[in-house]
Amino acid sequence: MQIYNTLTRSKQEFIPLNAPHVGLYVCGPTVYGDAHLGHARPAITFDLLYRYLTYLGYKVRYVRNITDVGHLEHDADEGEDKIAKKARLEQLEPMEVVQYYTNRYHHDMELLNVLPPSIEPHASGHIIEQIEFIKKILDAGYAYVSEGSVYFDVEKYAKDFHYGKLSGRNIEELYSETRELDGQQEKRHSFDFALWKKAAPEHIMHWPSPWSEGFPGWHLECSTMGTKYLGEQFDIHGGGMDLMFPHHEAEIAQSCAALGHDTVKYWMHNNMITIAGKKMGKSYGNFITLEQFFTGEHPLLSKPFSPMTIRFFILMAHYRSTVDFSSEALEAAEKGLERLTETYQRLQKLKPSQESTVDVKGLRERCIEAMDDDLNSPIVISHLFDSARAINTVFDGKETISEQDLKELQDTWHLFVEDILGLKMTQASSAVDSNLDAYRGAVDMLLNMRLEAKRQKDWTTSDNIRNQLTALGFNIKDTKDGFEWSL
RNA sequence: GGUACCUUGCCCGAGUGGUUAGGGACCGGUCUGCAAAACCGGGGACAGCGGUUCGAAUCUGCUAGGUACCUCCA
Repeated sequence: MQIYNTLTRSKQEFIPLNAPHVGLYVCGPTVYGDAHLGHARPAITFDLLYRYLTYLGYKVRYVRNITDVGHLEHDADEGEDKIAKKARLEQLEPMEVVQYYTNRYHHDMELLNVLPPSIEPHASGHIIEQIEFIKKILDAGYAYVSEGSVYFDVEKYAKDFHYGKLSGRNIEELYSETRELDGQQEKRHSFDFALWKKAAPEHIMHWPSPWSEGFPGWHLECSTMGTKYLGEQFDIHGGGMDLMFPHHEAEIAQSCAALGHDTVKYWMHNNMITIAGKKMGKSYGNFITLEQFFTGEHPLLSKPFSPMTIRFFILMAHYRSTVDFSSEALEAAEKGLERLTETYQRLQKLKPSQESTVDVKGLRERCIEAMDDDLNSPIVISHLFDSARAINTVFDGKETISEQDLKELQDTWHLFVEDILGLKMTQASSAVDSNLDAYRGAVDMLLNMRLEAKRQKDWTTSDNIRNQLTALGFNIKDTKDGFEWSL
């Protein structure tokens, strides 16, 4: 399988360090607000990767962190911890805020059918490890203590290692790009970043350390937790493109400084979701939360969109391309998904014949080929649509399919649609199965009555049943020898 | 200002130096008591201007427009 590695800016053959084991680390959310569409992108992208690697037979340990400390608000290191700020505003315990948004994040992810990671470490739960990590960097001589805070010495590091190799930045540029230094006198250079930050008196979240009562720097948690759970060297590190610099660059620097070598073999970055051509993000305030999509409560949304529509919409574009959101584009995705879903259901009911008159061979191979090419989900989907045409033709009775071909098609569709793309094709939950059966039986009964009326050319009764069901929100479709319905 | 990237048909969105991506919308047809669905067919495209080439949307140069990162951000 080929993976695009940001480090080399090229596609590379994926070779695990310790096959069949694969270590995958992805930057998770900062839990101080509801997840928006932008958060769904990496979650779904790396869910796809996780699912595909698993399908390939790898034993994947997937670590996705929860950031609940250390992110500073405004003006670099002068600000207030984001979570603390939110807590102050809402009069809540910081950990209460963390728990609240973590729960909501999990709920959204579950709706999107994003599999939970193997380990979901919290930054706040790894303060000790982070302190130990800082000590290593200090011992190696790549950090300095100033006024109770510890800063990473980028200049020193850049003499011994390549600082900027991920983002393509070089230290000379950083010198010239020095911004307003407001209150950053503690640091030797503006581009030095905090490993440990002394807490201001009003700061609620803080922990004891050898240097001060304070909190860890933002970039540190990923270095610490990544190496803790996946080892000093692991296979893949993922995240949004906007994290490339400074976050991931700093992470590389910290790990190299502490351990003397790189930790990550493949860096993968998903592109942004845009809205009217502009990045959807917190800073622009132009984001739409996932819940708003699900309820349709947002001025830019024409209607509610199901989680699977959102998932499909994201999978219809390659993960390294920007994807421009619009209600219109979502509606198109919704219709496409509907078509796919209907075809999937028909495929389950198809009757095999002696031989196939349609060519359905090679679907699995083509889909695998697309996935092997840096997770090209749009191509997989296009193959499925091609296949859908053949399936529908058989369904219409215009062509036939052999039992063997049918089985292969059913298996392949199940594999790619449900297992790999992660598109849920049925909403039935087992808890209400008996209720559902009764209700389905009732609708079937009505439609069978309609069928009988049709047979007797009693169009009045027939149309009456259909119209009333339609008014209730049912979708009735006549087929060759019966009917189909959906809500 | 620095760095990187993008510009594909009405819309979304893939892709390769030479042959139809796919989806949505639209138009025509088949099927059907009607409707819906499905199937078949259709039109239209590679920002602009040069260069390399037998041939470029695909490589290269310039121009125009846009975006991202450089600060919290998925």
